[in-house]
Amino acid sequence: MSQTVDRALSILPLLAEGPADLGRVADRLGVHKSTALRLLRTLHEHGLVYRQSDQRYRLGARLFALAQEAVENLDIREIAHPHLVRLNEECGHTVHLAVYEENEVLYIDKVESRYPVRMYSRIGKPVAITVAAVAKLLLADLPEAERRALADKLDYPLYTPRSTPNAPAFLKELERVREQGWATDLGGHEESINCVGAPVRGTDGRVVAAMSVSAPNVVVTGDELLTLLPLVRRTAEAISREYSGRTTP
Amino acid sequence: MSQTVDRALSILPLLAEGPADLGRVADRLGVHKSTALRLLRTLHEHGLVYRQSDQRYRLGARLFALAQEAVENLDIREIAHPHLVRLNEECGHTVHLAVYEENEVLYIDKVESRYPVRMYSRIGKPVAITVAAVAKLLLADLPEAERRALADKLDYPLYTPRSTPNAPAFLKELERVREQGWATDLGGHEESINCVGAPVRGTDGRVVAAMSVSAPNVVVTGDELLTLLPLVRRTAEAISREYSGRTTP
DNA sequence: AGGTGAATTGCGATATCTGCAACGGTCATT
DNA sequence: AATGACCGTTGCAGATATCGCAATTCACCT
Repeated sequence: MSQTVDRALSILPLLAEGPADLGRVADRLGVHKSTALRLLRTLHEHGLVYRQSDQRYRLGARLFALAQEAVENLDIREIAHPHLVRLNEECGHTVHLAVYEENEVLYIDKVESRYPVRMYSRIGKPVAITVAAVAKLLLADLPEAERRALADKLDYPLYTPRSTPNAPAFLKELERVREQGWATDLGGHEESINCVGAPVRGTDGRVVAAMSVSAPNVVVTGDELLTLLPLVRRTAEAISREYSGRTTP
Repeated sequence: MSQTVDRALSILPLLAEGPADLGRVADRLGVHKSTALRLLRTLHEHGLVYRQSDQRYRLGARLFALAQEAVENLDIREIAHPHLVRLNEECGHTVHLAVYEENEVLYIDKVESRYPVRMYSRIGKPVAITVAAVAKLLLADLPEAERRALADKLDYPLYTPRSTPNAPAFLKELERVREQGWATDLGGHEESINCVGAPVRGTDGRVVAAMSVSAPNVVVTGDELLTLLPLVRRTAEAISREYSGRTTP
């Protein structure tokens, strides 16, 4: 592993906390100011950090552009998108698509609800991994050992009284999800919001992505939302079929 | 500038185009495969690149998370958001907020239209800089020399017959925007979409951000949209006032 | 099995990076 | 107005981390 690059990259999460000046960056990195300066310069040339008018550094614009381009080039996303739109047209609610990667689950696509009350979420935002329906679907498919290890490492924030409280409960829930082939989040993240989700599978049957439909209680009750389950599963299966007949995962 | 870091960072835009294997990365970088490998490894450890099951590399999850955190930490965005929401509630159309940074203009916030017909755009996506109302507002405030230099460097794609055709026309338009203190895009980007925008200013009067309201012809005509101008300007001024009484830009 | 293609590892030469110390600019203080 | 403190910046020489090579391992296909 390259030391220089390692140091340079360590600057990014540091700046994600908020703008910092040269001295602060050097201190946090444990290197001389001149060293930090050169690293920051290089990051700057690539547009990854931006120098604001007060000379402090913060994360730069190209970072967004990169993330943007990357997310648009994911083949699952490309294939799934029209299906998500159609589902949204049929049920009217917010539709999400998410993938698992290196201990994180993140939304890679979203079709907004047609109802005025909307759920807060954003593409690229890490998902509330212990409660979201899509997270359960993706984690349920991990190899036993990895699943267990991950469950132990996670925090279990009590967003609501219905949030998954701890690792054993989470593992049990994952087991259930694994067997039934679909998942829900009934007020586990936000008190008044429910979700139903289903997995997208690749050729080999492994789960490559997960999708869900979300709606607030004021629009439909949890039970009503569950009636959409067959539709959600059919959509997920349609995406799976199309994805399996295509490019390498 | 650091060579190693420079090379490592050059990998990112390369992967943004799509997944690539080690050999391809090494070739594009013009270095030996072993070198490319070590760089990729380092990027991997920081979560910036991900290794998919076919061993090819693509951009990783942490990149999205970083971009996400970065955008949420912009103070202008935080201050402006409630104002944008209120404006959206009053007029129903899509509202955008954008900033200028290093030769790019990009959306940093968006409140979606309440009408079923929506405009395509996404937070983090670079704006069509030669035609968008927000871009005109931001560039019009640059120092003369910089504005001129930038105008020369830009491409002027003809999205529609009403797109800004070349640098002189653009500079003239910027001059006008500068004087009148607001800007429009009437079908310059997409034939059927119009926008009206106004600048957000900091304490010193410099433009720090720009906002706009966009709507397709099928919902309101360009003239009707113009009647919203006073409301848009009032909103921009309200944001400016609140922003001026705050943290350093 | 054999063979191709790719990724990976160990190693020595050397280009690259590091930390120091001195410089220059800016802002606040007296 | 002058002084001083602070921060960012630059040039340099020594230290060392990096580079490319060549050999090895691995996986896949014929």
